[in-house]
Amino acid sequence: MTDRFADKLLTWYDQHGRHDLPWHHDRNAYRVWVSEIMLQQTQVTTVIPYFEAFMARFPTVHDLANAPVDDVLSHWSGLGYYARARNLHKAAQQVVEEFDGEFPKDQEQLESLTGIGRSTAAAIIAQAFGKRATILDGNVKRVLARYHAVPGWTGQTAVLNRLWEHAEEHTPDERVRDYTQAIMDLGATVCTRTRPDCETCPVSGGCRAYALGETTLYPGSKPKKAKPEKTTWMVILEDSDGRILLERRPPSGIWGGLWSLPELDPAYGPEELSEACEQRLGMSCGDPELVSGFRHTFSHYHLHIQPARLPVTGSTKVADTAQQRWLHRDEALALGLPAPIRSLLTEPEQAALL
DNA sequence: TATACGTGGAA
DNA sequence: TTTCCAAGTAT
Repeated sequence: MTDRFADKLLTWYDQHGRHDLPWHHDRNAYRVWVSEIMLQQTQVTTVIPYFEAFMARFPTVHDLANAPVDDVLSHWSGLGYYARARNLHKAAQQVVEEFDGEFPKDQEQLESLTGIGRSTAAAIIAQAFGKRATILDGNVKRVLARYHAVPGWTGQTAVLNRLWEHAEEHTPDERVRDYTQAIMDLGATVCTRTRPDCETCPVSGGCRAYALGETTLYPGSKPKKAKPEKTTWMVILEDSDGRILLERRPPSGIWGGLWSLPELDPAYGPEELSEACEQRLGMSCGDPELVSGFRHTFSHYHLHIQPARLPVTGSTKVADTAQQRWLHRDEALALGLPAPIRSLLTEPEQAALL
């Protein structure tokens, strides 16, 4: 049941939509799926180079399922939300084992795959299979909150439910693939967060927020909370050959499963770092040299990263393990490192005064 | 239901 | 400089 909203949007899309994104080529469920996961909370321009490199390395779901998880994480390095990469790898194995390598076309079965929720499942159904399904991502939320003047923050269940209802109402039976792309394109290029271009908008005629002259009131803003401040030590343990120690982070939590510098409890004073490192390594370490630290802001807290360099005086006889590796810097950078740690190892560390 | 989870661009 | 938030999901 195609309503006026969808018709106007589709007409606009034919002329002004984005028809040439990388995942629009050689379209199949695997490529659509990977693009949808990468695009979660991540802008198109950020995703494009990652998508190209990922597809070159993992052309099919079988390549992904058979790859070491470290390869997947290294291709995700810098993209953020690393649980997406771990889930993607796991879901690829689910597709191979439970669905014989073919993506299911059923919404419920798609949602049974790790990392695929309601909206992503619908996006795959519409984009890859051309079947009717309703998405509700950040773009659609903003467009519909304005079009129907739905008050409140979209994080509230009641608001979200209303938006899902509106999204379902507008979803057409024909051209669903184009429609889903169209409404996202409208949100990304016309009905933008700030300064929406309502003069260009194909559906401004029916837009309640536009009629009220209050487009920027919708959707309601998120209640703000102060971000906690946290502090941590990151130690650069370097042996006489210029190799540094990398450790794999725990599988869950921030930067889960990524390689990074060893982290020490901020309760240690600078003079206790050597002994703490010796305990962890079983090797003798020299005096720490503090390096200029920096504050890194995450979604919900600030982290003061205080690096310290310590020479390892004995020979580093520790064999490479699943959790620890001694590598030269260029080798370390080939691992899946968190972005701030990557910069720390790339830019020459400056000694800080103590 | 609320919170955890990254990064870079925009304002 | 700081805040906001972008093709959300898992817990």
